[in-house]
Amino acid sequence: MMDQGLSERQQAVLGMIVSEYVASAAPVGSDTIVRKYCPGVSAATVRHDMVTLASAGYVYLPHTSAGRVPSDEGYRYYVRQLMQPAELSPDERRTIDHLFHQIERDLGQWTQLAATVLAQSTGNASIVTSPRVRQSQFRHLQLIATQDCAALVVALLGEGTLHQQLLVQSQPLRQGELDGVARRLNAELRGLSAAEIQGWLGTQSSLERGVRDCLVDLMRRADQQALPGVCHGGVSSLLAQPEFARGEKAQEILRAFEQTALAVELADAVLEYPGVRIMIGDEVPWPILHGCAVVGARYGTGHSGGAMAVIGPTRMRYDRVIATIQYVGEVMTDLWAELCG
Amino acid sequence: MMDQGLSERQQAVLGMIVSEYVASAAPVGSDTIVRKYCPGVSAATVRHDMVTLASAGYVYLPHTSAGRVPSDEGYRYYVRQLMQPAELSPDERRTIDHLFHQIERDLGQWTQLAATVLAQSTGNASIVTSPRVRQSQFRHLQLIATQDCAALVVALLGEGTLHQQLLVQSQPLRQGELDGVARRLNAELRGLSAAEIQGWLGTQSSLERGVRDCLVDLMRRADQQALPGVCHGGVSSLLAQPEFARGEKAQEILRAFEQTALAVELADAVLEYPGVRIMIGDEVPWPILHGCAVVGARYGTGHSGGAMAVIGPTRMRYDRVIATIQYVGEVMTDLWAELCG
DNA sequence: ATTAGCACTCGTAGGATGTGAGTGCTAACA
DNA sequence: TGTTAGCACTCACATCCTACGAGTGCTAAT
Repeated sequence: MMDQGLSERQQAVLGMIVSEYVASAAPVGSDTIVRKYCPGVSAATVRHDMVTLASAGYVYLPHTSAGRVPSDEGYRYYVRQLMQPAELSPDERRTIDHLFHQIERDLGQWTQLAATVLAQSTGNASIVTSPRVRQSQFRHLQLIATQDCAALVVALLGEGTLHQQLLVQSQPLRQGELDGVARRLNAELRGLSAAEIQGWLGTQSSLERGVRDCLVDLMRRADQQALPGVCHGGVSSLLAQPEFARGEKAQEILRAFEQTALAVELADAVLEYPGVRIMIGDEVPWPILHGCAVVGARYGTGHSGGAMAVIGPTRMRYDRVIATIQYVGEVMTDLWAELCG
Repeated sequence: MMDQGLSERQQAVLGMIVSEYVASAAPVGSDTIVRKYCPGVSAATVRHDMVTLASAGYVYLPHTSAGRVPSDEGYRYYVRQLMQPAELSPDERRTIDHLFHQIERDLGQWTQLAATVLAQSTGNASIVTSPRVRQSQFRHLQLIATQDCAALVVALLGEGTLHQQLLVQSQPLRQGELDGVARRLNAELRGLSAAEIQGWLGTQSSLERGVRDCLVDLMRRADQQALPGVCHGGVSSLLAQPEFARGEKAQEILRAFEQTALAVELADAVLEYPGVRIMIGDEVPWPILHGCAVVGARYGTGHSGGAMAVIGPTRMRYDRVIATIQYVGEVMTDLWAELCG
């Protein structure tokens, strides 16, 4: 693990090993490198550099007579030092823009679309959570009499989401009366949080109190929504990767995707963190995903946002994945700002 | 293919072959049957019956020296004639009831939950579409001024779903004015369909016309929603089945699940049909799913409903699957009726 | 109609073999 | 000191072979 700097060529060789292994999934040997990338040196020289890289822990031999494979540490070095940032082609960006703008301005669809786009564009699996809001603000309320003693409370919250809840009272409710209450509460409570509304004492009638409590309840639910909407996509691409070809591993991962727990924890991990977060191999805190890499990012504005992640084998096109997740993040953030505004 | 009735014992043998093969996934031989189910006859006798069954097309030999495997036709015979209907245990029913009643009365969550329940309870994959409504009826409308010239149109439709759309006008909009329009339209248009609203001529102001068009647009979208919400679950269970252990087939199927096209077509196929529909092997109209069986049912009331399906290898526990899908269907239908009422 | 006996088939598992890719080492060379 | 050529060595993998045994179909006896 001595790491007193790699020579220029050693870095280059590491880069080649990573690129080649990412592309072929097969251990890469010394002469593959001179043949394909021919830096004008002999195979023996490359081999020399390889043992240096190996003793520094960046590559290893899966078995005696095979080529070298990048280790987790090697991928990290590559991502930090060697990789040059990529950009999506204008075409790809146009496609993504187009996809996002043609769907209804509906949050559920965004997250699904984002998951699909991330998955298809990177060839890996993806998870996207819909934004989690810490303290949503009340924006507008509507009361609709449905049966004699019941009314539907429909509330529009700060982040543009609609929520509904049934209010049941002991006396019959008239629509006119409900309209009055709604008008009054809309005027009084706009912009307040659930806690503030709960403490609001300007209530008079028992009906108003009922509606208020109902509203608080509804907002609480919206706030602490333990499992935010989660969409995933592209798990089939994972199965296409040779490292998952044998069933059991793939099955475990798929099962993990089908529980929402993974996505929730992942959202926690990603949301804390500004920028793109990259976890490689044993850095990934879920044992099921050992041997995988996770590239995560958040989208949304300061106080509310959601998480996105691309999950694949450590052998992934990090440059493309990062570029894609960044771009999708920008698009989502813009749309989100637009919706909240 | 001569089918002049099977003797009692031949039927029994077929039943045993199916049961045993469903449980073990391995071809079942004559002595396995006498050993496990010992109907007091010798292996040779069973073998005799087996050739009869084979020449009738109900079972076949995967290769010379293996046991018998039920053919598609054999499964069909089993399902139609031999299988006795199963019931879910009270415990299981209680669990399902509980799960459905504890979630928010939110359609999106129902479909997801139904998919999960079907998958876990049968150990197969499942698809559930949210209900498709042919002609939704307008129920209530709300207008919220968001910016100077823009307002949010929020509509509650007959089946209890909320939809929103942005209305942009050339003049500034005052909330008071909007309230007036909303009150008037709510009084006039309640219970009408999109087409009827479009033909409605009682409009006066250009604002009212704008809102009306916006509403029609919104309802149209809600109606012909080409891809209804689709949830699936339990694809990981499929991978656990030995017939999908080898990667490629599983990957194809998973990919099919990730497109929504499959679910939409499936909904079409199931919705036409009252009761539980069972498609086995080559009856399944999607080539990707050859070798699979699909058990589908609809839920919902007469004019609006959604589709559910369980998808697994032909080697599935038909009795359990049918019982489960029926019960989940009942629960969903009740909830749906409650929500619409 | 049922059974016991038997020869036959063929998929599967285990073991031997050969091949080749790729290594590490050493010695020569710039 | 860094680079190169040469060479012996090592395994993973594919291929072939063999032995095994589960399960059949057939025939003759009950």
